[in-house]
Amino acid sequence: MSNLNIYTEKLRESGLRPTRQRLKICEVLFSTKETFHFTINDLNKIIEEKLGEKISLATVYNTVHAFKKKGYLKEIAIATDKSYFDTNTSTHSHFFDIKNSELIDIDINQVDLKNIPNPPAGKKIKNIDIIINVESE
Amino acid sequence: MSNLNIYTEKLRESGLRPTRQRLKICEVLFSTKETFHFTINDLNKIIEEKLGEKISLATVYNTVHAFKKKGYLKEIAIATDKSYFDTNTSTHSHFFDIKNSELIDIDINQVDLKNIPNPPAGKKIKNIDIIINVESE
DNA sequence: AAGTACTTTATAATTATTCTAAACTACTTG
DNA sequence: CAAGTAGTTTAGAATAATTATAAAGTACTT
Ligand SMILES: [Mn+2]
Ligand SMILES: [Mn+2]
Ligand SMILES: [Zn+2]
Ligand SMILES: [Zn+2]
Repeated sequence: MSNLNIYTEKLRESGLRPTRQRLKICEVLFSTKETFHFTINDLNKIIEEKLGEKISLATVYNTVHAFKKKGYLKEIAIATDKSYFDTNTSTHSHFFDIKNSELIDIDINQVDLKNIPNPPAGKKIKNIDIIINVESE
Repeated sequence: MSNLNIYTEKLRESGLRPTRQRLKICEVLFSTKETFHFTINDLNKIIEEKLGEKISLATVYNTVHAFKKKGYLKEIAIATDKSYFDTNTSTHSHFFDIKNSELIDIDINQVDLKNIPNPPAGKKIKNIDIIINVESE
Protein backbone atom coordinates (compact mmCIF):
# COMPACT_ATOMS: atom_id res chain seq x y z
CA MET A 1 0.00 0.00 0.00
CA SER A 2 1.24 3.42 -0.91
CA ASN A 3 1.56 6.36 1.39
CA LEU A 4 -0.28 8.57 -1.02
CA ASN A 5 -3.37 8.92 1.11
CA ILE A 6 -1.29 9.73 4.14
CA TYR A 7 0.63 12.41 2.29
CA THR A 8 -2.54 13.79 0.80
CA GLU A 9 -4.04 14.09 4.22
CA LYS A 10 -0.94 15.62 5.73
CA LEU A 11 -0.68 18.20 2.99
CA ARG A 12 -4.34 19.16 3.30
CA GLU A 13 -3.98 19.51 7.05
CA SER A 14 -1.10 21.88 6.42
CA GLY A 15 -3.07 24.01 4.04
CA LEU A 16 -1.06 22.75 1.09
CA ARG A 17 -2.91 21.33 -1.86
CA PRO A 18 -1.90 17.75 -2.60
CA THR A 19 -0.68 18.26 -6.13
CA ARG A 20 0.93 15.53 -8.22
CA GLN A 21 4.30 17.26 -7.81
CA ARG A 22 4.10 17.58 -4.05
CA LEU A 23 3.03 13.99 -3.64
CA LYS A 24 5.95 12.80 -5.73
CA ILE A 25 8.31 14.84 -3.63
CA CYS A 26 6.76 13.43 -0.46
CA GLU A 27 7.40 9.93 -1.76
CA VAL A 28 11.04 10.74 -2.36
CA LEU A 29 11.54 12.48 0.94
CA PHE A 30 9.40 10.63 3.41
CA SER A 31 8.87 7.06 2.27
CA THR A 32 12.32 5.82 3.28
CA LYS A 33 12.96 4.33 6.68
CA GLU A 34 16.13 6.32 7.18
CA THR A 35 16.28 10.08 7.14
CA PHE A 36 18.77 11.73 4.84
CA HIS A 37 20.43 14.97 3.79
CA PHE A 38 20.12 16.50 0.35
CA THR A 39 20.60 19.55 -1.80
CA ILE A 40 18.00 20.82 -4.23
CA ASN A 41 20.10 19.37 -7.01
CA ASP A 42 20.23 15.97 -5.32
CA LEU A 43 16.48 15.99 -4.93
CA ASN A 44 15.91 17.00 -8.50
CA LYS A 45 18.13 14.17 -9.71
CA ILE A 46 16.31 11.61 -7.60
CA ILE A 47 12.99 12.77 -8.94
CA GLU A 48 14.18 12.46 -12.53
CA GLU A 49 16.11 9.23 -12.22
CA LYS A 50 14.20 7.21 -9.65
CA LEU A 51 10.74 8.35 -10.59
CA GLY A 52 11.10 9.14 -14.26
CA GLU A 53 9.18 12.27 -13.50
CA LYS A 54 10.22 15.76 -14.39
CA ILE A 55 9.25 18.56 -12.07
CA SER A 56 10.17 22.14 -12.76
CA LEU A 57 13.16 23.28 -10.75
CA ALA A 58 11.17 26.24 -9.48
CA THR A 59 8.58 23.85 -8.09
CA VAL A 60 11.23 21.82 -6.34
CA TYR A 61 12.50 24.98 -4.68
CA ASN A 62 8.98 26.10 -3.84
CA THR A 63 8.07 22.75 -2.36
CA VAL A 64 11.20 22.36 -0.28
CA HIS A 65 10.70 25.83 1.14
CA ALA A 66 7.05 25.13 1.84
CA PHE A 67 7.90 21.88 3.59
CA LYS A 68 10.61 23.59 5.59
CA LYS A 69 8.17 26.28 6.64
CA LYS A 70 5.73 23.62 7.82
CA GLY A 71 8.49 21.88 9.76
CA TYR A 72 8.67 18.76 7.60
CA LEU A 73 12.24 19.55 6.63
CA LYS A 74 15.14 21.31 8.26
CA GLU A 75 17.80 23.34 6.61
CA ILE A 76 21.30 22.53 7.80
CA ALA A 77 23.41 25.56 8.61
CA ILE A 78 26.52 24.73 6.68
CA ALA A 79 28.75 27.19 4.91
CA THR A 80 28.82 25.91 1.37
CA ASP A 81 27.77 27.34 -1.94
CA LYS A 82 24.54 25.38 -1.87
CA SER A 83 21.87 24.73 0.74
CA TYR A 84 21.49 21.40 2.49
CA PHE A 85 18.24 20.04 3.80
CA ASP A 86 17.46 17.26 6.23
CA THR A 87 14.48 14.96 6.53
CA ASN A 88 15.50 14.44 10.13
CA THR A 89 13.75 17.32 11.85
CA SER A 90 14.80 16.50 15.38
CA THR A 91 17.39 18.64 17.12
CA HIS A 92 20.80 17.28 16.28
CA SER A 93 24.29 18.18 15.19
CA HIS A 94 26.41 17.02 12.28
CA PHE A 95 29.72 15.75 11.18
CA PHE A 96 30.65 17.28 7.87
CA ASP A 97 33.21 15.78 5.55
CA ILE A 98 34.33 18.68 3.41
CA LYS A 99 36.04 16.53 0.82
CA ASN A 100 32.93 14.73 -0.32
CA SER A 101 30.36 17.17 1.12
CA GLU A 102 28.84 14.46 3.26
CA LEU A 103 26.71 15.22 6.29
CA ILE A 104 26.38 12.65 9.06
CA ASP A 105 23.96 12.92 11.97
CA ILE A 106 25.16 13.11 15.53
CA ASP A 107 22.72 12.05 18.15
CA ILE A 108 21.68 14.94 20.35
CA ASN A 109 22.84 13.08 23.43
CA GLN A 110 26.31 12.56 22.09
CA VAL A 111 27.30 16.18 22.08
CA ASP A 112 26.57 18.80 24.67
CA LEU A 113 27.61 22.32 25.25
CA LYS A 114 28.91 23.11 28.66
CA ASN A 115 28.97 26.71 29.84
CA ILE A 116 26.65 28.18 27.27
CA PRO A 117 27.55 31.88 27.40
CA ASN A 118 25.00 34.58 28.10
CA PRO A 119 23.83 36.18 24.89
CA PRO A 120 24.55 39.87 24.33
CA ALA A 121 22.20 42.23 26.13
CA GLY A 122 18.76 42.38 24.60
CA LYS A 123 19.20 39.20 22.60
CA LYS A 124 18.01 35.73 23.29
CA ILE A 125 19.25 32.41 22.03
CA LYS A 126 17.16 30.82 19.30
CA ASN A 127 19.17 27.73 18.47
CA ILE A 128 22.69 26.44 18.32
CA ASP A 129 24.38 24.98 15.26
CA ILE A 130 27.30 22.66 15.80
CA ILE A 131 29.24 21.30 12.87
CA ILE A 132 32.16 18.97 13.49
CA ASN A 133 34.28 19.09 10.37
CA VAL A 134 36.04 15.83 9.59
CA GLU A 135 38.30 14.50 6.89
CA SER A 136 39.27 11.05 5.75
CA GLU A 137 42.64 10.04 7.12
CA MET B 1 54.00 56.48 12.34
CA SER B 2 52.31 54.22 9.87
CA ASN B 3 52.35 50.48 9.89
CA LEU B 4 53.34 50.38 6.26
CA ASN B 5 56.83 49.07 6.88
CA ILE B 6 55.50 46.39 9.15
CA TYR B 7 52.95 45.25 6.60
CA THR B 8 55.52 45.37 3.85
CA GLU B 9 57.80 43.16 5.86
CA LYS B 10 55.04 40.77 6.82
CA LEU B 11 53.91 40.40 3.24
CA ARG B 12 57.43 39.79 1.99
CA GLU B 13 57.98 37.17 4.67
CA SER B 14 54.86 35.46 3.43
CA GLY B 15 56.00 35.43 -0.15
CA LEU B 16 53.43 38.04 -1.08
CA ARG B 17 54.61 41.14 -2.86
CA PRO B 18 53.74 44.31 -0.98
CA THR B 19 51.66 45.98 -3.64
CA ARG B 20 49.81 49.25 -3.14
CA GLN B 21 46.52 47.34 -3.08
CA ARG B 22 47.61 44.80 -0.50
CA LEU B 23 49.06 47.47 1.76
CA LYS B 24 45.81 49.42 1.63
CA ILE B 25 43.88 46.33 2.53
CA CYS B 26 46.28 45.62 5.40
CA GLU B 27 45.64 49.09 6.74
CA VAL B 28 41.91 48.51 6.68
CA LEU B 29 42.08 45.06 8.19
CA PHE B 30 44.92 45.19 10.67
CA SER B 31 45.44 48.73 11.89
CA THR B 32 42.47 48.77 14.25
CA LYS B 33 42.82 47.78 17.87
CA GLU B 34 39.70 45.63 17.79
CA THR B 35 39.25 42.70 15.48
CA PHE B 36 36.13 42.59 13.34
CA HIS B 37 34.01 40.57 10.96
CA PHE B 38 33.33 41.51 7.37
CA THR B 39 32.09 40.41 4.00
CA ILE B 40 33.90 41.14 0.76
CA ASN B 41 31.32 43.79 0.08
CA ASP B 42 31.87 45.42 3.47
CA LEU B 43 35.58 45.49 2.85
CA ASN B 44 35.17 46.94 -0.59
CA LYS B 45 32.96 49.71 0.79
CA ILE B 46 35.45 50.58 3.51
CA ILE B 47 38.24 50.80 0.97
CA GLU B 48 36.22 53.13 -1.23
CA GLU B 49 34.70 55.30 1.47
CA LYS B 50 37.34 55.47 4.16
CA LEU B 51 40.36 55.45 1.92
CA GLY B 52 39.04 57.03 -1.24
CA GLU B 53 40.82 54.30 -3.07
CA LYS B 54 39.33 52.02 -5.63
CA ILE B 55 40.60 48.51 -5.85
CA SER B 56 39.25 46.03 -8.35
CA LEU B 57 36.77 43.64 -6.82
CA ALA B 58 38.76 40.71 -8.17
CA THR B 59 41.78 41.97 -6.29
CA VAL B 60 39.82 42.25 -3.07
CA TYR B 61 38.74 38.65 -3.48
CA ASN B 62 42.26 37.57 -4.40
CA THR B 63 43.77 39.36 -1.44
CA VAL B 64 41.29 38.10 1.11
CA HIS B 65 41.83 34.57 -0.08
CA ALA B 66 45.59 35.01 -0.03
CA PHE B 67 45.47 36.40 3.51
CA LYS B 68 43.20 33.59 4.60
CA LYS B 69 45.60 31.04 3.14
CA LYS B 70 48.45 32.63 5.06
CA GLY B 71 46.42 32.55 8.25
CA TYR B 72 45.96 36.30 8.62
CA LEU B 73 42.22 35.96 8.26
CA LYS B 74 39.69 33.32 9.11
CA GLU B 75 36.54 32.51 7.25
CA ILE B 76 33.51 32.10 9.49
CA ALA B 77 31.41 29.05 8.72
CA ILE B 78 28.00 30.61 8.56
CA ALA B 79 25.19 29.58 6.30
CA THR B 80 24.37 32.77 4.47
CA ASP B 81 24.44 33.77 0.85
CA LYS B 82 27.76 35.55 1.31
CA SER B 83 31.04 34.68 3.01
CA TYR B 84 32.12 36.24 6.27
CA PHE B 85 35.71 36.79 7.31
CA ASP B 86 37.28 37.54 10.65
CA THR B 87 40.42 39.42 11.56
CA ASN B 88 40.38 37.52 14.83
CA THR B 89 42.24 34.36 13.90
CA SER B 90 42.18 32.72 17.31
CA THR B 91 39.94 29.73 17.89
CA HIS B 92 36.56 31.02 18.96
CA SER B 93 32.84 30.65 18.43
CA HIS B 94 30.17 33.17 17.50
CA PHE B 95 26.80 34.54 18.28
CA PHE B 96 24.95 35.30 15.08
CA ASP B 97 22.04 37.67 14.91
CA ILE B 98 20.19 36.65 11.77
CA LYS B 99 18.07 39.78 11.61
CA ASN B 100 20.96 42.16 11.10
CA SER B 101 23.56 39.59 10.05
CA GLU B 102 25.80 40.51 12.95
CA LEU B 103 28.55 38.25 14.21
CA ILE B 104 29.76 38.58 17.79
CA ASP B 105 32.79 36.79 19.20
CA ILE B 106 32.51 34.33 22.03
CA ASP B 107 35.63 33.76 24.04
CA ILE B 108 36.94 30.24 23.62
CA ASN B 109 36.75 29.65 27.36
CA GLN B 110 33.12 30.56 27.53
CA VAL B 111 31.84 27.66 25.52
CA ASP B 112 33.02 24.10 25.54
CA LEU B 113 31.84 20.88 24.09
CA LYS B 114 31.42 18.06 26.48
CA ASN B 115 31.30 14.51 25.17
CA ILE B 116 32.72 15.15 21.75
CA PRO B 117 31.53 12.15 19.80
CA ASN B 118 33.89 9.81 18.00
CA PRO B 119 34.07 10.64 14.34
CA PRO B 120 32.90 8.04 11.81
CA ALA B 121 35.42 5.28 11.13
CA GLY B 122 38.36 6.42 9.05
CA LYS B 123 37.72 10.10 9.63
CA LYS B 124 39.34 12.49 11.99
CA ILE B 125 38.13 15.76 13.41
CA LYS B 126 39.61 18.86 11.85
CA ASN B 127 37.74 21.60 13.64
CA ILE B 128 34.43 22.41 15.21
CA ASP B 129 32.15 25.28 14.27
CA ILE B 130 29.70 26.50 16.83
CA ILE B 131 27.20 29.21 15.99
CA ILE B 132 24.76 30.38 18.61
CA ASN B 133 21.93 32.03 16.75
CA VAL B 134 20.31 34.89 18.61
CA GLU B 135 17.58 37.40 17.98
CA SER B 136 16.65 40.71 19.50
CA GLU B 137 13.83 40.38 21.99
C1' DA C 1 -20.37 24.02 -13.69
C1' DA C 2 -18.26 28.10 -12.69
C1' DG C 3 -15.39 30.89 -9.99
C1' DT C 4 -11.41 31.70 -7.32
C1' DA C 5 -7.31 31.03 -5.11
C1' DC C 6 -3.44 28.31 -5.27
C1' DT C 7 0.21 26.02 -7.96
C1' DT C 8 3.29 24.94 -11.64
C1' DT C 9 6.17 26.24 -15.17
C1' DA C 10 9.57 28.21 -18.43
C1' DT C 11 12.27 31.71 -18.45
C1' DA C 12 14.47 35.87 -16.93
C1' DA C 13 16.74 38.24 -13.22
C1' DT C 14 19.73 38.47 -9.34
C1' DT C 15 23.83 37.93 -6.79
C1' DA C 16 28.08 36.15 -4.99
C1' DT C 17 31.94 34.32 -6.63
C1' DT C 18 35.41 32.64 -9.93
C1' DC C 19 37.68 32.77 -14.39
C1' DT C 20 40.26 34.87 -18.21
C1' DA C 21 43.68 37.07 -20.44
C1' DA C 22 45.82 41.32 -21.18
C1' DA C 23 48.25 45.18 -18.97
C1' DC C 24 51.10 46.29 -15.19
C1' DT C 25 54.66 46.03 -11.49
C1' DA C 26 57.90 44.15 -8.01
C1' DC C 27 61.84 41.83 -7.66
C1' DT C 28 66.07 39.42 -9.43
C1' DT C 29 70.12 39.20 -11.99
C1' DG C 30 73.74 40.62 -15.05
C1' DC D 1 70.82 50.46 -13.85
C1' DA D 2 68.53 47.57 -17.77
C1' DA D 3 66.24 43.75 -18.92
C1' DG D 4 63.89 39.66 -17.88
C1' DT D 5 60.34 37.10 -15.44
C1' DA D 6 57.24 35.86 -12.32
C1' DG D 7 53.69 37.62 -9.70
C1' DT D 8 49.70 40.93 -9.57
C1' DT D 9 45.91 43.75 -10.92
C1' DT D 10 42.11 44.57 -13.66
C1' DA D 11 37.74 44.82 -16.43
C1' DG D 12 34.81 42.10 -18.00
C1' DA D 13 32.90 37.51 -18.96
C1' DA D 14 31.42 33.21 -17.05
C1' DT D 15 29.34 30.32 -13.54
C1' DA D 16 26.03 28.70 -10.41
C1' DA D 17 22.56 28.81 -6.84
C1' DT D 18 18.59 30.94 -5.96
C1' DT D 19 14.60 33.99 -6.55
C1' DA D 20 11.27 36.61 -9.33
C1' DT D 21 7.81 36.93 -13.02
C1' DA D 22 3.76 36.17 -15.12
C1' DA D 23 1.10 33.17 -17.87
C1' DA D 24 -1.12 28.62 -18.03
C1' DG D 25 -2.96 24.95 -15.31
C1' DT D 26 -5.29 22.69 -11.27
C1' DA D 27 -7.68 21.92 -6.80
C1' DC D 28 -11.24 23.13 -4.12
C1' DT D 29 -15.55 25.70 -2.93
C1' DT D 30 -20.17 27.02 -3.94
MN1 LIG E 1 29.32 31.44 -1.59
MN1 LIG F 1 22.73 30.26 -1.09
ZN1 LIG G 1 20.91 15.54 9.98
ZN1 LIG H 1 35.02 36.25 15.38
